[in-house]
Amino acid sequence: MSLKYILLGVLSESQSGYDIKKYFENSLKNFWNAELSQIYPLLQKMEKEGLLNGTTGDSDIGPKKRVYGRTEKGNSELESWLSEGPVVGSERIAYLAQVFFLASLKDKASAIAYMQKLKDYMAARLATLKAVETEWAGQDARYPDALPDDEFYPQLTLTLGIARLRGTVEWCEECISRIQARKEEPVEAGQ
Amino acid sequence: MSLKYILLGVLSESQSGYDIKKYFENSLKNFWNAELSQIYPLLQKMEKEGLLNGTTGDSDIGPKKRVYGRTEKGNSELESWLSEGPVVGSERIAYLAQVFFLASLKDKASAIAYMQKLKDYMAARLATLKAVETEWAGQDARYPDALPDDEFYPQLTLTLGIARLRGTVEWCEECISRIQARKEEPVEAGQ
DNA sequence: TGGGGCATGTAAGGGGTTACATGATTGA
DNA sequence: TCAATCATGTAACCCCTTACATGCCCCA
Repeated sequence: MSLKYILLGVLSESQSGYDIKKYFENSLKNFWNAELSQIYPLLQKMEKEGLLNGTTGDSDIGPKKRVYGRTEKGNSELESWLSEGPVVGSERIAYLAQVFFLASLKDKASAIAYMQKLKDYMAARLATLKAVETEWAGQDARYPDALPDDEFYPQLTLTLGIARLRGTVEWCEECISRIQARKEEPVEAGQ
Repeated sequence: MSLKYILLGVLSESQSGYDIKKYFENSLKNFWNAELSQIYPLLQKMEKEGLLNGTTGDSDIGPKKRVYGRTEKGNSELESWLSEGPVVGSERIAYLAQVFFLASLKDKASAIAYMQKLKDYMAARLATLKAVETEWAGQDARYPDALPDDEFYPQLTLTLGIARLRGTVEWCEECISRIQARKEEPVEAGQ
């Protein structure tokens, strides 16, 4: 039920479904994603509910576009979502489930290989987020604390993203050392 | 598609669906959850696929129980899941989406109130995880690095859980200070 | 002329939540 | 006797992913 509010949030500036998808790719991807096949029908539904109004056609050159904007009702719906406090719980992190069961791999080497792959992935994501931060800081002298509200709050989420990835990479390294330091458990003979 | 493998992982010791649900509540909840209405049908399906075998009735006293165990095929299915490397991507964190759009709240005070609630929630979760760690360490002298494999790897996930929550609480505090230090933006008159 | 990006959509199916249904056992 | 816990399940619904369908425009 969160996507509805995220669309409301994105539509502080009027956009088409296609534009919104690009916005997901560029900015929101780190904590949310949505496919066009989910966005288009939801925009229609939200227009019927009076949260958005859409206007077709006034495109520059390309094919006909449908651009949506928030209505007053949409504004207050978004505000009440935020006012009701943090939406938490039910995070599903598949790779942590895998780590939890790594004992099912036969030897330490496989477990270490797993953790190494995880570290590489997290390090790569960290690098891209750091690059985003560097570029942003270079392009806007107000970065980070003098940014206008609609950029300052997104910047907060970038900060957490970087801190978490940094922490996760460090944790992977720590895991690898700790696994390496352990004695190989003797495999039970017979059954 | 991960729940299937998580059930395989949990069933290194034979258990009923009901027992598995309790296991989720106690141990896995921090990175995965599943309801009984999801567990029961999936266990049946996995038995039909030959990944599990179930035996009914041999309960102590309570009502008839159906206890499942992993087959050889189930073992290798679990191993190949782990061997294929980390399952990553598509994490959805609703509260980060909310922070991203906090500019839609009219004043700084509301944003600070939001962050404070988030911090309280995270601090409470951190406290429970720390308590788990303290008790575990007190009950087993092998904690943490001399634990047997099937407890050592779960301990690694506990470590990350604690580190992340600690980081998140600190981030919330930092956000509150940074928001407080900002000048209140003048609301545009008229529009 | 053919591929790639722009642009909007529908259909099918998997995963997950909430609600409902049933019944036995245990303890207050 | 009544509520709580144990125990297993079905049904309806929502969210999301993958695949498919359509058509325009631009550039090589």
